[in-house]
Amino acid sequence: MTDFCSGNPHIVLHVDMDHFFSAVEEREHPQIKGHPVVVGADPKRGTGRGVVKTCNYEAREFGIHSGMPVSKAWRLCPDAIYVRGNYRLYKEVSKKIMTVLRGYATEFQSWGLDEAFLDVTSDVHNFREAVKLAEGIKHEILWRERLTCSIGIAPNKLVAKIASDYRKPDGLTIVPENAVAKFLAPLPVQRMLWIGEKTAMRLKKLGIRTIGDLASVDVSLLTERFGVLGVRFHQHALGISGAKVGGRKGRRKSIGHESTFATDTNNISRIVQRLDDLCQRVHERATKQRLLFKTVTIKIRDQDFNTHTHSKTLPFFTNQLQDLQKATRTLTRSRFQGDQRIRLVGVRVSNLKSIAGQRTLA
DNA sequence: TCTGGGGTCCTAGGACCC
DNA sequence: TCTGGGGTCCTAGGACCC
Repeated sequence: MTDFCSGNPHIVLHVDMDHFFSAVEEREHPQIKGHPVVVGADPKRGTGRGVVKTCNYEAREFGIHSGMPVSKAWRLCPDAIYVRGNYRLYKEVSKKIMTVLRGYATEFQSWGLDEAFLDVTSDVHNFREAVKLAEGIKHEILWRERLTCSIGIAPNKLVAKIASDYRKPDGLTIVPENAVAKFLAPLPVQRMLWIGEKTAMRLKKLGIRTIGDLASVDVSLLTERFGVLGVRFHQHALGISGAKVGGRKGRRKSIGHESTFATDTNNISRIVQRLDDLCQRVHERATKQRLLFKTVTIKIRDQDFNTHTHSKTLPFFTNQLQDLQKATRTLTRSRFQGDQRIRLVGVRVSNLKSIAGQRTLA
């Protein structure tokens, strides 16, 4: 929190691929171009239980957006083209794009499959050159992958991310340091990173709707309501952020899988079976990554969407499937009352340590 | 309208140790 | 017989991101 105003202003780019998954689908299947395309769960004629992952702009015309229940999307536009998604392909394409982007900046950080931050402070002399560079990136990605992206250029990651979202698709938005306050002020608070629906509602009750409102409010009020987060919100609203491109490159903290039943169930053997399968998948990944774990957490969501987690920390580190399944079953048995129907179950391991790390201790 | 699946970080209370 | 303060770990839950 102390390094935000020190040193020279940075020049940071945020590159955001336009409706990435559905754009790849359109590229691979040109015949669907121009039609609404929705990537996500199987809508099953309106009875599917998943959500929309991405959709193209034609689908957005119908009010469909990512995160929306796919059953609702189906009601809005049953004639859209619904695709489950080819994640292996998306990963491959993403890898190629990231390789291109990495070549443009000294400091690089990918964020998910379809976004990346580039700190080009030491690669260009000023914002004008950064704009040239951004145009070069857009051309190269279009030429190599036949895909468009939107780019924001700003003095830090926070503002660059908001800027890339400002004009889409195929946009380029430049916010130099002296324009940050004016750019942010009229935007709704939800545009800010870490302010989602719940926080926006709480802010609205305080009469805070725009980022400008948030910037001009007394910090002590925010501290009172949101603790340390309040201070961060206020800093962010002023466009101040010390987050470095490439920072937070920590080790993996947990590995987990979860799964929703096609229909809610209170059949204990069906639940245990599903948890066993999830344990196997978690165990497989932990083994592949040569990780030991100590804490096991199960997640149970009932038909009313009430979600509970229960965890158990073992007295030892392990990578044995038996230990994982045993802990999972114990947790399930002690917590599951047969009277409730279950929608989703999940298994996660945390408190991780690499096997290599253990060797050096031995 | 009915809400996936992969994660991370934060908070807060209680246990336990010194 | 009553009771400090600091630190760390464990557990549960919640908000948020892509």
